[in-house]
Amino acid sequence: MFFQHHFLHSELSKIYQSLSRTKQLHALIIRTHLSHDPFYATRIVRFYAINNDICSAQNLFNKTPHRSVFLWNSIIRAYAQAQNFCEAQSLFKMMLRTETRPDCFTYACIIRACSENFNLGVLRLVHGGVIVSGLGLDSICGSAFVTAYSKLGLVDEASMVFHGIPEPDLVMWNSMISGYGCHGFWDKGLRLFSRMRNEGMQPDGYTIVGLLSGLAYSSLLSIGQGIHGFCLKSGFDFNAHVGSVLVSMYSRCKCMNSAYRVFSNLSLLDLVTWSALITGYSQSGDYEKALFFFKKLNMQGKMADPILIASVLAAVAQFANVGPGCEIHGYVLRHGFESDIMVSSSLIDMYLKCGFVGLGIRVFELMPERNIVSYNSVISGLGLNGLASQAFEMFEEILEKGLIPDESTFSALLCACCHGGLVKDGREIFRRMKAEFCIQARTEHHVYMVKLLGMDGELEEAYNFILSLPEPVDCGIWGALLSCCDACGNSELAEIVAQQLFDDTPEKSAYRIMLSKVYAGDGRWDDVQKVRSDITGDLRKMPGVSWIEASGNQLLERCINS
DNA sequence: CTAGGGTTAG
Repeated sequence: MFFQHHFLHSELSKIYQSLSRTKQLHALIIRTHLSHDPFYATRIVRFYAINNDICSAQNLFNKTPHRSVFLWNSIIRAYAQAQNFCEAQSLFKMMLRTETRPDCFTYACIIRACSENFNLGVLRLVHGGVIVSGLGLDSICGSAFVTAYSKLGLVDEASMVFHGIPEPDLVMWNSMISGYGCHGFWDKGLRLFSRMRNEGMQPDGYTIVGLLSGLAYSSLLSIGQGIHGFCLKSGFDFNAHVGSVLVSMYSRCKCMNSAYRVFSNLSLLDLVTWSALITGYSQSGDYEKALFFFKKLNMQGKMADPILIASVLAAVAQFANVGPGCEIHGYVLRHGFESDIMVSSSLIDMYLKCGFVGLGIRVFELMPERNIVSYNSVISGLGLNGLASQAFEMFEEILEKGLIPDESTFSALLCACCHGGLVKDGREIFRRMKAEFCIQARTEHHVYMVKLLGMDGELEEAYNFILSLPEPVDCGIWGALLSCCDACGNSELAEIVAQQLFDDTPEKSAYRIMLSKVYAGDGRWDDVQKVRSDITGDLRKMPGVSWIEASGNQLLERCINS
């Protein structure tokens, strides 16, 4: 008996178990009449959960009469991690009706589940429950709340929770710094970072990740470099998380040389680190390097995952080069990634941007399940290829399937209307977006509306449309109208619109050049001269460059427009 | 209890 206890203890303390091993251990525990012991039951429930067999976990839970808080936590966590929020929540409610009180880990698990399911209502209820149960100042619940409120975009509430805790621990500081980082409040994160160090708290890898994730523009490069220096001094650069966030920070700051230098100095390269580098190249437009490193990764016998494939396909789509796209499609089929929604959506996008409408539709039709992004990809691709009526059929299908269209759906539809000159449908869909789907129009929607009206010659209406918008109106919207004025040769309105733009953004020479083009179209050369002489600073536009690939040869076409 | 790469949006 003692031997068996000892053996089971050591087997159950191992972290990784396969499902068959779990079943063997479960059978052994039943044979030795230990299955009522909550300790063993808890372990086996966890192993079933790790191996995605929630059914068996639930069965064992049901059969265990004495349910410790650990057993409850294990089963609730199992459902929460399997994204089954409803079950997790109903088990939690069931637990509240027993005499076993939830502990800080139970609450933390539910709090996390609320944020992952974007359920603010339940989160607030749970927050009340936590305070009532006396865990209001607990640091484990506290950091879970800070993370949850930040994830839901309520950074101010997160910071209220944080500031309500008298002596925050390291996890708490980290949660708040990450919360700021997620929403780009890098300055607040940095201020908190210096405060925590003043209070004698030693930062760790989590702290650094939180700080760096908020740096998203190239103007923040020097701040990123400073934090990088701190990492080197403190020896955090060996951490895989810190390494990949450094790579992506440098990528976001448009500094691919540094991103590569960090990457090549890392001792442990995992898939995420590779992905950070490849995505960096892909998003900075260096599609050849993105593909080169994708191949290099494969040469090392490592397999890409859906996120990485989607990102590489996005790079291929940008350059409308179908050859490598097809190769990756082959890779997807060989490795069984075709059922992944993200992968299929980016395949659709790639084929449609390359002009292979049939192939894109085929991928779409073969998808086992689709989400709104899949539909958005296919709608925008159809619009791009001038197939507006098919795009609208897809929109109807979204509604039939009970999916909820989002901002991007309407962007794609409005874009399809612009391409097809469907003024009536565009007006109608814009109205429905606001009235029926309660989506607030964003700048891009307004730009499409102005283009749609303006290119149809309804310049007056487009102008009045902009005047009806709440201030401040984005310069992109006025710019769209100015380009319509140019296309229609209406110099009167062009002058009014351009004046507006000169007042708002005097530094942008592009609008002055556009106005001068309109004058030139009217033969008003004196006015051309006058507008051009107002241009200060750099008036030379970057020469436009375009490539075409024809039978394996890259032809470079260069057009220099002043 | 806290962390890294992300498909659609001419």
